[in-house]
Amino acid sequence: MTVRTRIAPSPTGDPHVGTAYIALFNWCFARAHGGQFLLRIEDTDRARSTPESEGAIMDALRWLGLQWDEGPDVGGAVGPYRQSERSALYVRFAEQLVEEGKAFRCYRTAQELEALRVARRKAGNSVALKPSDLHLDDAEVQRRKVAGQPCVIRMQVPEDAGYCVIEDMLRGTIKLDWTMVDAQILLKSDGMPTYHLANVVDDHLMGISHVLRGEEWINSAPKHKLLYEYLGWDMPQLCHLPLLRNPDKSKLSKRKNPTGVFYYQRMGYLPEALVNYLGRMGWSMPDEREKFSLAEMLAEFDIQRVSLGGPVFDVEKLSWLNGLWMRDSLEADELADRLVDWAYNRDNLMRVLPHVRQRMQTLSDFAPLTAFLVAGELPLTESQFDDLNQERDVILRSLQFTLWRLEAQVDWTRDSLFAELKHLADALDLKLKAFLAPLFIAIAGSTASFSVVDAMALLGPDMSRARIRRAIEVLGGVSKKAAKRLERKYRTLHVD
RNA sequence: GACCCCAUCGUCUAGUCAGGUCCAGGACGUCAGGUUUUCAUCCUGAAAACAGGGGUUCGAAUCCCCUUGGGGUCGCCA
Repeated sequence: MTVRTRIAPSPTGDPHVGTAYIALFNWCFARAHGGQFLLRIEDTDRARSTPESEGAIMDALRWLGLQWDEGPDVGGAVGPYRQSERSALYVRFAEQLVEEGKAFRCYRTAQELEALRVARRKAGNSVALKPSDLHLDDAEVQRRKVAGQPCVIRMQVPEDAGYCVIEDMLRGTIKLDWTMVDAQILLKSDGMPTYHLANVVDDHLMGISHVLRGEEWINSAPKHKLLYEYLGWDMPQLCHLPLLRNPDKSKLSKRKNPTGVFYYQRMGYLPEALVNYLGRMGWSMPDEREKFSLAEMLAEFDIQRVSLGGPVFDVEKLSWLNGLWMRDSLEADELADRLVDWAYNRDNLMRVLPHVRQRMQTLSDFAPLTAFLVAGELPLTESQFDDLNQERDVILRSLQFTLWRLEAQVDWTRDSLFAELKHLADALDLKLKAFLAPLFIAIAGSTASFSVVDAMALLGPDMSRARIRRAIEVLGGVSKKAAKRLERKYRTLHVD
């Protein structure tokens, strides 16, 4: 049997290091067994998927050296590799399941579903909605159908207690309770499939032999197993990898940490070092060496060497490793090339120049004016904020509100950033200048700089957020209690 | 809360599947020294862990059970 694995990211935002992590193991597993590694774009969430994000994900994986054998850009025998282009397929299988009585149409409204869940929660334990919970009598179904109400297709699931047995390559036998499994939506009312249907259909049609994915999927494995049975297909081998963690051990999230691959690129990490570091998360070389290339990892790869404790993403160790790569594995001329590629290239200069031209009298003014753009962490001190003549609480509030607002920001352009910040300043009844002052220091290290929204646009979301977080820290941070108070106030502003 | 996963130094881990060679080894970080005109690099050293309790066994970090702790899932997101 040919080993075929895939990475199936959803193009809804910045490429995530977790995606790169899972991709790395899929890449290694496929290559180590002489198989293929595919890229499939799961863009079935029409509200959130963007072509920019898709492009960024491909750039990020390629940057790390995780090239795929088949994918939307390189093609392949079992394409298309973008789920939005395969919708007819999912509809067909969903209809087939309905005809065979293995799925059913559901006209329940969002409000009804919510009420049902509340009722179930109140009554007992599991909130999984079963086919019988969702049932409407024929007359009501007819009425809703005629009224043109939207409907979804849901899968039939066992209603009685009992266990579903899943075999995991690393964890062995896992028994999951059928009572926890709900009548999963397979086809959304917009005609697009959910992950569960699309993933089963595509994995089968694309000949995927092994599914290496995050631990977060364990609980939905019974649905997938059932779907394979319904469709009469063999299920691929499952392997659930541990989740990358924040220092507080929770699942790695952008709310607490920079999670974007490009943040690390911007911070000046080498792709060799980042992929090396990811390879050390939950995995080790037989001789325990810390520094290894992708090729070396591949040569020694054995999925059984994955350890299951969720590894904390430790930037300090990544930095040390990156230093090793820069010192030991790059000649001076290679390093020079890296620096040029990284920041000191013509495109980048052209991007930055419009913002600083007017402020320059000599060429030498350029470096100090723009140093903050290529810096990693700014050397901030508390006293820099003293000159603002604002109460510390006011400064912290401005920064915290800005951070919260920016965590929700999707459209990262100067104009929309400006609009959001202006809106916040107005809501707080602060002059824009006063509101922005602390942000200038957080982002550029000084109030004497070019437009802070332009700077944020150039720095990107992760870096901007990281700097604001850092400034809040330098100012002594926001206590849990204070955060609660601020959050209450923030909500009254209605800025989201 | 229910269900599932997990559990070795602060962090990443080796050792666990095939129990003894482990009063637990390496790495990051920390601390103390040394090399270097400073800093960094580099070198040497130190502190630092088998979550707890029961079993099984001549013998348990390793196998079993319970407890505790952490995490995940419970969406017309993936």
